[in-house]
Parts: sequence; C-alpha cells; structure tokens
Amino acid sequence: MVKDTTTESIILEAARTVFLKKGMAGARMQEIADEAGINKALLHYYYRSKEKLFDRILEEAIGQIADGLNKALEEEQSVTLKLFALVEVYLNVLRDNRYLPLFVLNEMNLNPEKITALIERKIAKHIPGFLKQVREEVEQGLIAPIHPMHLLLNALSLIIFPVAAYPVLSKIGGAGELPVFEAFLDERKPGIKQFITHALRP
Amino acid sequence: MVKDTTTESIILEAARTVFLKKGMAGARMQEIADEAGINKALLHYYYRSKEKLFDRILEEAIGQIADGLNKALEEEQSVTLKLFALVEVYLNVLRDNRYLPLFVLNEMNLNPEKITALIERKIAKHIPGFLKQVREEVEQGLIAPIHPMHLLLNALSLIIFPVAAYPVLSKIGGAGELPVFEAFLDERKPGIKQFITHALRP
DNA sequence: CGTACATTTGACCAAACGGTTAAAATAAAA
DNA sequence: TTTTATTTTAACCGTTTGGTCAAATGTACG
Repeated sequence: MVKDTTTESIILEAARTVFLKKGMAGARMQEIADEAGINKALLHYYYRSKEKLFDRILEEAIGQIADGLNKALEEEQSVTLKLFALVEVYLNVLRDNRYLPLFVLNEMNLNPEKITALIERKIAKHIPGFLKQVREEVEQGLIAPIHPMHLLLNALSLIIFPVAAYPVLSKIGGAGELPVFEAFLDERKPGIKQFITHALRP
Repeated sequence: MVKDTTTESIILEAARTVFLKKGMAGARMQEIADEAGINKALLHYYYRSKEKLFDRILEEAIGQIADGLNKALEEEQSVTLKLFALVEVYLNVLRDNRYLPLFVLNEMNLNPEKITALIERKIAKHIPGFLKQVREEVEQGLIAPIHPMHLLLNALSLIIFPVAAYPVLSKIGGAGELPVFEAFLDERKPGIKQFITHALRP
C-alpha cells in the first residue's frame, strides 16, 4: 500500500473502508467524514457527490479483481498451474480485502449498467485464451474432460465463496471448528489446490 | 408456493421482493407499499416497523437455506450421494430465489448478532454427523483423503457462488458464452456432480 | 507585510425517510 | 337498520441525509 497523507487519499481510504463494508445504500457521508477525521463539506469539495466518490471506489475494486485474474492467467503455463496462481493471487488480495467479493457482487445486482462497462473492458482479456487452452489440454489427455467455462467458474467459486461466507461459516462450523480468518485462508490454499488437482486427474 | 391473497401475505410477498433485491439499507417502505399496491401506513398496521418486517423476511430466508441443507444431509446415504442431493435441492431453491445467497451473506456481514442465533439454532443440526461420515469414508478408502469441513465448503462454494455471481459472469463470459439463468443452472448440476466425483476418486 | 489563492469549517437547506394519527371506508354484530 | 369493530387511507411529523454556502483558516508569492 502506498502511504499517502494528502487529504484526497485520506478521504479515499475512509471511503474504501465504509463503502466496502456497508455498500452504497448503507454508507453515510457523515460516517466517511468521521472515519477520515474531516468535515463533511470537504468530501464534496474533493469529490462532488456521494455517487462520484462511490464510483471511484467501485472502479478501484473491480480493478483489483481484474488485475488478479489477468496476472494469474497471462503467464504461459499449464492450466493447472494457472489455476494455482489464481488461488495464490486472489487469496492474498482477499486477505486484506475480505469485503471485496460481496461488495462487487452486490452492486452488480443493484446497478448492473454501472459495472457492465468496467467489467467488459478490464476483465475479459485473458479468458478466451484460457478457455481454449483447457480445450486443448483435454484433447491431449493431460486433464480430465470438463467444460472450460465451468472449470474456471469452479476455481473462482472455491476461492471466493468461502471468503465471502466466512462470517456465516464460522457460526455453522460450531465451536472451534474454523480458525481465525487469516489462518483459514492459509488452510484453504492447499485445500483448493488439492481439490482441483484431484478433479482434473485424467 | 401457497397462493395467499390476504393483505398480510400480500405485504410479505412485496417485502420479500424488495428486501431480497435491495437489502435492509436499500429498501424503502414506500416501495414495498407500492409493490403491494397498498398504503404505506398499512405496513405499520400489520408489521410495526421496518425492522420487524425485515426480521420476518430474514428468518424466512435463513429457514430456506437451513431446510435445504438439512434435507440433503439427513437421509442415510454415502457422502457422495448426500452432496449430490445438496446440489439438487439447493439449485432448485436458488432457481426461484437467485438473490437468496447474497441477501443472507450481506446481512450477516452487516449485522452478525441478528443472524447468529438463527443460524446456530437452525443450520448446525446435521453437520457434525456429516463431517464424521466423511472421516469414516476416507479411512475406509471409499473417497480420497480430504478435510471434511473443506469438502462441505467446496460443495457449497460450487453450488452457491455461480448463482450469486451470475450477473457478473454473464458479462465476463463474453457474448453468448453463458446461457440464460435457468439453463445455466441445468448445466451446473451435472457439472458440479462430475467435478465432485472426480475430486473424490481415491 | 499584504494580497491572491486554495483549503477547511460550521451552519444551514430541501428532500427523503420511517413512523404516527385522525378520519374515512368497509365489514361484522346487534 | 343501527351500532360496533376492523381495515384502509390521506395528511402530517420529527429526524436523517446528501448537498450548499459564506465565512474562517491556512499557504504561496509579490
């Protein structure tokens, strides 16, 4: 993280905290101002409206997701190793941003037209290539037959869902079943890799 | 669905629609009244406050999730067949309630103390037994070695996440890659079962 | 120093919100 | 029908919310 102390970035940091946790509808400009330790009018001085400020945070959030996906899929490796990279990259991002998935999914449900453009522009890049590679490795018998899109989807599910659902899971699991968040993520990494590896055995 | 035409259930149906889509913070009492085709004051006549009405819907939602889980895990079957049942039961529920997962996960993040009691009371029932069964089948060599809690978590991830993320996925996938929602779920069912089966091969 | 410019603040505003109330409309009981 | 109880509504209330503005404070520069 870049340690920025300008008013502008202090505001952004506060907006990030509040918006990510409470979403557009649940966030209050006054709360963001308090979190930043400034006057509420100053928020409007730098970012004209709640919506403008929110859009900024939303774009940043989608950017993080897109960067992770692209970083994991761009290097020339086998399908399995690309998915392993995806596990590493995403779980490291989510360790410091556990509200990221729900935040984006929510606003997508609430306001699809706002996100659609961002997603199509930033995320779609390396996906067609990856799907093609899956098809090839299946034909070569390197991995078990599987619908390429479903494979990617399965990997994303295994990575993201447990993070988003952690608060619920920690209750379902019963006393002491689930470790604290960070340790839980460390457990998930090999767990997911093993599950994917096994599922892809020809 | 029970076709109820009393004012009380008309209100509940409207509240369901609005709360599930927009959450507590985003929902407006006036919108619920409009959706129900009644006066706003009537909402308060039957359900005293927004929070009371919301709690009713939330309890109902958690009940659906709990029922699905319990129904799938209670019958005496192998681990694999229990997970297959979970796929069937949940994807059938989610077909008619695509906002259910995000709704519950969100309110859990926002207001843990409200849900915690409900979850512990309704959901935890059959889980310890299932985890024990996984341990036994692993020892007997019927399925590949795996952490029981992670297996359950993986199954839930594969089932729920794609439903919650469908709006995003339909954009990522690019033009024509993903079918419409209902057809997508029909595709997922065998996809998930195959993935789990493969992953559990000893 | 003084002046021009940017930054920050407290006070305020209009709209939206959850909730209340008294009266109207409807149904049930006599 | 008349009376009583229930259901529904329009109008209203106090608070919260996003947003504005003029004044105050700080900063750069001649």
